[in-house]
Amino acid sequence: MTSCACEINACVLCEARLYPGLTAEQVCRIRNMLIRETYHAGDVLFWEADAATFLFALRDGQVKLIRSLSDGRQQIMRLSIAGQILGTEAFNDKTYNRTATALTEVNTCKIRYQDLLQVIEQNPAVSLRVIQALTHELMQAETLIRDLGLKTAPEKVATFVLTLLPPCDNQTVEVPLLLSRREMAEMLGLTEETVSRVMAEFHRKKIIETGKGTIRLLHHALLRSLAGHESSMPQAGNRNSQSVN
Amino acid sequence: MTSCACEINACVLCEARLYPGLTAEQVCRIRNMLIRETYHAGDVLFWEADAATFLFALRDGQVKLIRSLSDGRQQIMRLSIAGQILGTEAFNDKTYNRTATALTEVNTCKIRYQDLLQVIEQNPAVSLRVIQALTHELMQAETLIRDLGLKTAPEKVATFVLTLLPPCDNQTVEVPLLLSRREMAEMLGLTEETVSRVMAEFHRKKIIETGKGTIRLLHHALLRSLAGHESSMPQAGNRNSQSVN
DNA sequence: CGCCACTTTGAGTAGTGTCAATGCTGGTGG
DNA sequence: CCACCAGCATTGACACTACTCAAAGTGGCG
Repeated sequence: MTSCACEINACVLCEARLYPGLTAEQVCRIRNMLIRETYHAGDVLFWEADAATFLFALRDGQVKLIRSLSDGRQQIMRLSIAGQILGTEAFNDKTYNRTATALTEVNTCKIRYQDLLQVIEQNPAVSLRVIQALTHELMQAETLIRDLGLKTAPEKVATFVLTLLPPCDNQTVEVPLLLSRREMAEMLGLTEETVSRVMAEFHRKKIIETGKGTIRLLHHALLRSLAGHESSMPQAGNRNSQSVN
Repeated sequence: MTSCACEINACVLCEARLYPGLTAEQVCRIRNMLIRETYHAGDVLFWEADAATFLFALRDGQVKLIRSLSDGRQQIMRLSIAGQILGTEAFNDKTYNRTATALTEVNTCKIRYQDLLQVIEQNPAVSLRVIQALTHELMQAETLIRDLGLKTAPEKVATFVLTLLPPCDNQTVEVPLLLSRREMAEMLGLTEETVSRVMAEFHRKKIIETGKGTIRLLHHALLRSLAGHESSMPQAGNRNSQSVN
């Protein structure tokens, strides 16, 4: 039996071999479908509009996903981290809809779509994991939609800085910042000058300090309040979801 | 055998009974999990932050999905039409993340999450359909992200008007418009006044005419060019997606 | 008829974008 | 070693888009 291309739990695809319903033969077949690759910072995993043949699972590192307009304007869709899957668009389309660029050294497992369909056919646990990964991506995407549509420049920047923290963390002070001002702007629907000015303003107010490649958070609470309160449905309204049958 | 709650092909869930691998008994069990409901325009299918127990399949009609900030600002995530599924967020979370409101008379099939997990377990064809539906939602969401982040007010409005058309249609002249100016604004990250002004400007330029509840498109080509060109990756760049192994 | 929600239009302004100049840093090559 | 260069970040001056506030018009419905 050949060794599995991919060993860690963070890889969605690899969980195929953990599913109890599979025979040794099936496990072996799945292992052989996986292709492991390494990319350097700046390398492109796949290009928008290219033919989509592989689905990628990120094992390690960080990747940015962008879409662009023909005049060169480009928008960062999200930053992808270990455990997430990339290239899911090909479940419906024949081409990638985003360009995926490595921000750091990156390790991936990839699998051909047609192979993946086989795995899904045989292995409901894998499809559930894929469904959960997609749902998570979708929620992240919709959070960005809300922020792009509703928030002001300072709110957007504060929100972004907070996403650099592990969730529910009020301790951490210094976090790495992999994006340039331009990339932050491309993510937040702003210009690099505006991002720079807002960051300078936060610095003046002693909310953050900026080193090269890192940000120090000096005042979590204030930053959170600047980020704009996160929903929780204020409107009492008439909550009658009448169903007629 | 009880009759199926839901007959039309547009319902993702109902395709369960089309899957050839199921026994008559299994089909019967799945049928009994489905609950059919009707809502009137303005009714709420589910509220943001409520406990998520059901997944909905839209059989008929149109629904808007919104998320809000605690100060009342709200953003329309997307408009959902027949054949799409709603409430997918509960695959990961325990609560809905959006409020779903009927824009028209709406027919749905709904199913409990725990029941759906059983169906997926037994029926790979259903999970594939769910995966494709989620991927489609995600692509739609990312198109909105791009437009919110990159486009100007006139580009946004033009883009929105074009989405009212069936895809690749250069013929249709009159299309229904279910959204108010306020709702269009909530979808495009603008104010209702700005939307109104842009629409008036388009009218003056004889690109559209606005009746109540409908829009007449007088100049498809111009509208498309105003909408901003749709990607297609202009940058030649060095397309070396080096992989190191 | 009068009320209410929706839409349109105007005037003034705040917030971002644009353009341009400067400074900083790291890398390259003489 | 230093000079030079390219990319990134910062800052300023200015322009302009889109927002705010306000008023008036429109249409449906009790």
